[in-house]
Amino acid sequence: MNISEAARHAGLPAKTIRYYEEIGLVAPPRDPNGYRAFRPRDLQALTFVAQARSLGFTIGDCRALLHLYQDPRRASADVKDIARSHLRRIDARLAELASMRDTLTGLVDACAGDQRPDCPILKGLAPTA
Amino acid sequence: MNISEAARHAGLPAKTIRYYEEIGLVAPPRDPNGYRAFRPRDLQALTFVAQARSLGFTIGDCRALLHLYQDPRRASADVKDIARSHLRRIDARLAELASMRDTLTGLVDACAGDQRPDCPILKGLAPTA
DNA sequence: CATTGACCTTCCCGCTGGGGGAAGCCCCAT
DNA sequence: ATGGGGCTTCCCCCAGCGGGAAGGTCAATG
Repeated sequence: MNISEAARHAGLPAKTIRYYEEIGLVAPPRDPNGYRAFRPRDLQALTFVAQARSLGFTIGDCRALLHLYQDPRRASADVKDIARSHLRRIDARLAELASMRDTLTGLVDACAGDQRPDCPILKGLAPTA
Repeated sequence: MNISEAARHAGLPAKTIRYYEEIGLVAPPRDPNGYRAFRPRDLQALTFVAQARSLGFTIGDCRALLHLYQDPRRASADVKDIARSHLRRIDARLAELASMRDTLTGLVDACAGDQRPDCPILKGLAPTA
């Protein structure tokens, strides 16, 4: 199977698949003409990584998860550890974004948004001192 | 005022300030010895940008906001437009992260996290087909 | 007066996760 | 044989800086 079909299958751009090969997430063999020949397990790995990426896992996490996925003697504890620490990162990011949203919402609501220069948003961003 | 003092004042690393100068957010004059000499208004601009960055505005947004900040004939509507579209990006990102968190939480809760290889997290990431 | 140590400068490479596009094969259909 | 698609490698580009090398400067000390 050629790269464009693999791309459709995994829901990833061909460029991304070449990148994943470059960083060693997948290693499809080559046809005599140099074309990548994706096997079922290559597709499986690509789809797995695509899913993990869509949940926000970093490439490093994806690599670790993929190794565990491909190791029948894995311990589910190792998987869970990765997922939980990713969850903590997500929660931290959520809190950060929620705080930004609250501050911004307050400023936006206070701003008239007309032709006058007076602006509570700019005042909120200006040095307090 | 030298860069390290300006950095303390604005709450930014010196590296970041040099970068901001490079991309034209601030333009401190130089002392005869080549050192940057930050004026009060340079500090004001740096602090302004630091605040905006801490609310998640991109550098592009910061540049636009800074221009408005420095223009006494601005219209607050222009400021509000930038802030509102940033707010939309934040809300979109929040929704995305919340969705990831929900999915991940479900998977993590279902995983025993022991020495056995059976793992609902990996199953959730595996190709459904 | 020389030296030390803390500044400052520029420069270049690195990170994440790819995207854009050029130059050049390859394969199939007409 | 020629056209149009696919495939390949290659290299540069993005945000938003961080690390660290190589070298100039400054103030205080011995």
